[in-house]
Amino acid sequence: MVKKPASDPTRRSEKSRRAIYDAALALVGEVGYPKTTIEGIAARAGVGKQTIYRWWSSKADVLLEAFLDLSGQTGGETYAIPDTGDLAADLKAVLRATVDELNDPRFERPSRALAAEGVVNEALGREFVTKLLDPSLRLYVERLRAAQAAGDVRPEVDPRIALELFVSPLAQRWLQHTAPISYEYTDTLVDYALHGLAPR
Amino acid sequence: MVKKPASDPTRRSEKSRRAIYDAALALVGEVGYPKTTIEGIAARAGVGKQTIYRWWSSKADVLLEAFLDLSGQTGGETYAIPDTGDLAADLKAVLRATVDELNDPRFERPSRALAAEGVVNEALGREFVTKLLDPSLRLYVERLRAAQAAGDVRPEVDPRIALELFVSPLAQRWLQHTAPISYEYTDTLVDYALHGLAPR
Amino acid sequence: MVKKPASDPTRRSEKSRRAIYDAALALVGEVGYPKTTIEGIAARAGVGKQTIYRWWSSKADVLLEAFLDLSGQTGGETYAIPDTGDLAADLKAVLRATVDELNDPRFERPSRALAAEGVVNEALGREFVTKLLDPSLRLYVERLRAAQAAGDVRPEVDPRIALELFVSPLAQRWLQHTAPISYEYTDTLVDYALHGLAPR
Amino acid sequence: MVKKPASDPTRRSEKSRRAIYDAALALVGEVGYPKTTIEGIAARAGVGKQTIYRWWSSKADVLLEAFLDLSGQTGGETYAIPDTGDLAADLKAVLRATVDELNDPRFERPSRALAAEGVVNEALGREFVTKLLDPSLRLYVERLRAAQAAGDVRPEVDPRIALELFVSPLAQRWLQHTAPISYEYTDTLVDYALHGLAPR
DNA sequence: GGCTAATCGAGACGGTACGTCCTGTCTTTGC
DNA sequence: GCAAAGACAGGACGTACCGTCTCGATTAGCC
Repeated sequence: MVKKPASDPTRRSEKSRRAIYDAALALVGEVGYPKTTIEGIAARAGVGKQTIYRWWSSKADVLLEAFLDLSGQTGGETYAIPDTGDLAADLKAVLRATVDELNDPRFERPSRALAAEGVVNEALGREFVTKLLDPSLRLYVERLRAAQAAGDVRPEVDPRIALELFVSPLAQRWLQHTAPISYEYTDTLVDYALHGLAPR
Repeated sequence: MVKKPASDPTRRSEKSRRAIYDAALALVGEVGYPKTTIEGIAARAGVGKQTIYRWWSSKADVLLEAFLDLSGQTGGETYAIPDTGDLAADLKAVLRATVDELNDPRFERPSRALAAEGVVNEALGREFVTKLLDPSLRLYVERLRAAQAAGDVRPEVDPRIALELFVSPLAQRWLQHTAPISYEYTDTLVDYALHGLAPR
Repeated sequence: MVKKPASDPTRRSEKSRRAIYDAALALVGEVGYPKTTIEGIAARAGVGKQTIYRWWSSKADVLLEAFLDLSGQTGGETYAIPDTGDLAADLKAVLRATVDELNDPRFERPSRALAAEGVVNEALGREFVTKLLDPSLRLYVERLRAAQAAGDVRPEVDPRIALELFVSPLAQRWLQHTAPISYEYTDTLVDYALHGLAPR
Repeated sequence: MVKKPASDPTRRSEKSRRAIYDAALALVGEVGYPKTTIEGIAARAGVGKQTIYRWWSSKADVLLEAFLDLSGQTGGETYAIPDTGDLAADLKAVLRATVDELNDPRFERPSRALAAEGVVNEALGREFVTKLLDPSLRLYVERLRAAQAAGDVRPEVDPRIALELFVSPLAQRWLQHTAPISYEYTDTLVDYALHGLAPR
């Protein structure tokens, strides 16, 4: 998130920032990302355009921070994945929650907007990954490590790659509309990933 | 690919269509998708703007058809995945080829542009999936079915889901810049997917 | 009215010509001259654009001919100014009729459109004058010559100029909206013109 | 001159206004009114199109103000008609000057353009008359009143109408290209107007 | 009465300009 | 002494017409 270096951040108006976040998220939700304009955000926030240009470098940048802020308040602490001892059950539970979140219209439009921008704009994409995606994935890494310690996952498996076996399919179906997502589907993913496709 | 229903397609100028495809792909490659404009495509193609608006409904639509056309000539027939009897080896070979293709700059910019647009524009996304993604994925389905017949994959596994275990992680890494992609990585994916994470 | 030289006029469709005249006059009356387009005329007349371009060289040209045609059927023969022996009365009567005509909405829009085009487009202006204005003015010349023969107008007066003393003021008021026109006004013009401004 | 009501005129850029006036007059002079476009004016003036649309409602409006501005600087004060005691001589002198002005190519194109627009666009026509024509005509009214006081014009004559006897014919010949204009012609007009057509 | 050539309706084409919207910068003004 | 308000140069949008150019399908009128 390329910050404009000038401008003294201590003088910054907190009220304006909040208004801008709210306006940005509301507009993306209402009219979609491409029709959301900086002028529109400024007008809706009751703010001068310059106030936006002073602190952010692009529309995507505003939206990313707004979304970060939103996640900060809501999902907030990104608590850990439960560890009941049953790895499959734990993963299935978390993925089911993810399915619900992905279908929540409150998050869908801004999430898609940011994801799409990140596909094409590598800098923003990396920011998105670092700030939002990686912290969530790290939880899976931790749970998988615990499973390795418990002997439920082969020790030589790399957890960072392993988690992609069930997370990425879900992500891709949602992102690219390749197929519908359901609890049944994510349950299946977990089973396949844990036990593999080849006969035992 | 929402067709403008009016306009008689038999009167259409083939020369203009080709010029528009070429211009669109060239511009996306040179300046990126957001800076590619319909005016720019028209100017570069030596065509009136109306000729674009007459046959396509949006910039994304032009690019999708241009890309489809390109795939049609190039990759063309979308031949099958080899079947040497060694499933893991076959899959690894194909995924390595995919890694190369994803890194080919000739395809990268337009592919990303279309994928990004598809994330946010469901209609175009579905078109993209139907016309470009599904045909490729079907090849994996076929290979996996052959493997089931040969006893290399458990019979109750759904091949359409199974293929996602190794395809989606690669797709997500590329799309979202979550991590670099390499032959080693895709080889690992195939191994994990075939044998699972749990100890045997 | 520069005719396109090619094209055999004997093969010409009379029906199309009529339809084009009607459409042109109707459109100018309804939406005004600037918003009347050749495409609009063609569409309204149920005619291909080329049929207009084949026979006329411009929108103004179409309208001029349409108007000529209209005048031909209506006012038609351009009969002479009456000669009751009372010059002043005869002129007043004709000018009063002219006032009525200028206020007739059926003629006003196309007349203004043509006059305006003629101001700026000398070729069309001359055509307009030759075909429409001069024939009318010649009637005044004849009546004034008769008056000279009767001793009611000084013999050395040039009738072509003399008529302008009462005709041009009316024309200018109408054309340029400089002031309203009325019977009283034209009567006054005739009186002033015949007897002059200086005391006798 | 329909003003766009919004927009605060105190913030207006004087430099842009001048550049727009200059560009508009130059273009009308060079390529004629119909081929003068708002885009062309903006480009030549080094100005965004919006800056024109913000302050004027049409091409005619721009040109009218530009012309008004030009008249303001040039003819400026519109001094009075001389009063040498010889009414005929004074009028002839002024009309000869008018003939020269009407033939000055510097004024001709924009004047015709405005006059033509005024024929067809009543609002603009009235603006044109009020701002440009009436002030000039008022000078004739004053001179004629002085002549009435001196006993050179009959007291019951309405000067506003009287002046049209020699001004309107000249105007019409120029506007409608009905006949050439010359010193001899305007001299004749004055003689006819002052002494009438009827024998004394 | 059939042939053939021009005219017809239709409308795609390369273009130009429209009037609107937004960008990112710069300036003014009111709180 | 900021920050809202918004004017500015620039440029793309999507639309409307321009005048030219094919297309078949009539429709003449000369053989």
